[in-house]
Amino acid sequence: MEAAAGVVIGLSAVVVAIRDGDAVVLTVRPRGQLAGLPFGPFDPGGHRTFELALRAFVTAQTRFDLGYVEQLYTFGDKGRDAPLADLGDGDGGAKRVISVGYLALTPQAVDTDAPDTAWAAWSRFFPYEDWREGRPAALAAIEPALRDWAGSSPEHLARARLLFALDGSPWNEERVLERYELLYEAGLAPEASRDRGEAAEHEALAAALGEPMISDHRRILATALSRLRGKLKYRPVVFELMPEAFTLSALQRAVEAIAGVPLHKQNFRRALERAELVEGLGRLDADTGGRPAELHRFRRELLSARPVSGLSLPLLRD
Amino acid sequence: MEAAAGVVIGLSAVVVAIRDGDAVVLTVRPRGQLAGLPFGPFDPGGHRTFELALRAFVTAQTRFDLGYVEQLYTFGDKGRDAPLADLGDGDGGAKRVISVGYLALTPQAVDTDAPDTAWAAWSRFFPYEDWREGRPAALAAIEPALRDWAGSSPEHLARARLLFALDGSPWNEERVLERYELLYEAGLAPEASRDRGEAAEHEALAAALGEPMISDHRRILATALSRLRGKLKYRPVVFELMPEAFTLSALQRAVEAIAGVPLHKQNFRRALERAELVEGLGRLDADTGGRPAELHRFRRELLSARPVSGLSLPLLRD
DNA sequence: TCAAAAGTGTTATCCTTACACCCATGT
DNA sequence: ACATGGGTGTAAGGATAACACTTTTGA
Repeated sequence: MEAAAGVVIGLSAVVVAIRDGDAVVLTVRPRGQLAGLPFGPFDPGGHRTFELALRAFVTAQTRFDLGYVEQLYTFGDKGRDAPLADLGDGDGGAKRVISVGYLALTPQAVDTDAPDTAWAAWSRFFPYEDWREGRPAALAAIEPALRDWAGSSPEHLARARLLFALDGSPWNEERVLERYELLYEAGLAPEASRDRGEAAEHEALAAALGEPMISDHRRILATALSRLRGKLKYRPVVFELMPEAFTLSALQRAVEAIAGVPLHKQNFRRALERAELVEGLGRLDADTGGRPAELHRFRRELLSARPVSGLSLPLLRD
Repeated sequence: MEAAAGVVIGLSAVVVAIRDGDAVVLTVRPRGQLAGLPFGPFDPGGHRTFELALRAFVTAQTRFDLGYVEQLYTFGDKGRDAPLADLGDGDGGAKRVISVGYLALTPQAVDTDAPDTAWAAWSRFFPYEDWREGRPAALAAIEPALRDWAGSSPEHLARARLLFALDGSPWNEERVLERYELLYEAGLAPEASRDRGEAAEHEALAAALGEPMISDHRRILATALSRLRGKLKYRPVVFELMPEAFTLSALQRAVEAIAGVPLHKQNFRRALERAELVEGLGRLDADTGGRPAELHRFRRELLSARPVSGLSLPLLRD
């Protein structure tokens, strides 16, 4: 018997913006269903590159033009793509879906009037990732379940400790994907039981574990957050999320929103200054609630003048 | 008319090892043809994950077992996959080939007896990337061609300067892929004219530009080198390339081979010491040519005990 | 005894961290 | 006047870069 299996390539976009000091993501949520990422099939006949295809269908689906775009990862595991709508090309064969995830950054969370499309705060899907107000309550809620999973396996326990900052381990904000994968492996993420065709467990922890998404979209979202948090430090990507003119506090809040940790104000500014990444505009923003703040701009011209790294993250210990 | 186009997914592996102080890559080179990477089709019906598929066919093709493996990037541009052998699944339709590149690291460049398979020094494909002996002669050879390409475009000139360390710009060893892409865009890489169906230009520069590979394999190789050079600094990946016991000089030579820059001996050692990444074994290696060196081992157990970063690269200015 | 490579000491400088305090505006 | 956020000075400690020198082997 001939193997009838074929492949369909799906493209998903994690579109990120900053809104009211929070990191938000563009989601598509049909009435009463789980949220998903903007998603579309890649047409091997028509599209010249993945990126062009991605830009085209995100615009079509959300009426939204993408700016900065980068590829994240290609996911091909069998069994983690179950509930995807059939992307059918009409031949009725069993198709294996491969999904290529992309990260896109935009300076404004423009509200689109596209149906079912909405910006959602990142923390909704990963409540335990937000340490801006100190150790999140969600983590305390998950901790017993993690220890339960680790049981008497020293390897499991070590991994849980390291990733979730248990027993005094330091928090490493970059390891979003590894944390999500552990939760999936431990059967704590609702997606895990769903992919196995079982009923959901751990209902009580639902709020602490974060909202699930269709297909493997939450995994792609975790990949995006990991990548972005890492990249902050070695490339000036935050500025892709800022308007032309911004205050230093707004910049700091944006970095904090992405990294999910509180930063030390003066050390953050000193690092900025030393790197000569921004430049004061002389104009003031009076809507700050206190003393008006000077507006700054990113010296984009640096990018073609010299190698330019990202920002250091001087932590504020609470 | 119905679009008959389908997709085939190809997996390629960049398998890296250290041999005689040089970084080498596993290549497949049928008699009289260009070199390529170990490569195979992904079977959507049979393979559960990409990684399993990759391990299986690399072993089949080169009789070689992979250790550390990570995904690099998925390439899907039309027109850069021209000379790939037909991966035919027998339906005769025009298939679009998508290639997923992987990076694999191994501690020993085991010679396999598989036909057409050989280890090749990395510098053979990228002669201008090796700065261990100072600014490489290959760069001086390419420089006029780069300036020629830049012409009177300030953007092109700025990019060339930044990437190829012209006019006093510092060398950034990580940007291997960007450099290769510029050479491709400039029509200097032989692959560029080939993909356009034209005759090769720049024969005179051939040695300085490096040996071309089939399909987009040199692009995948450049991606691998970029990733590996970057990763050196924030993950202890070098140790995946070392045997159980090694001397500190051998470790330094391995790092230098990958990064392509000379390092400052004592500062390199001090950084190692501070990080407590390695541990002396008390045993000596007498085959060093001079005073015997103490053997060390990587404290692998650290990986599950605390977050562990890579090595700093204290440059030795010549 | 000399070449070759291993291994160590020390200083100046810069960056990071961690303090605490003053400034300009709206209410 | 006081609350609110904007913006600054400075000193201690640690990391890095740069210098040159001693040690142990084989030929």
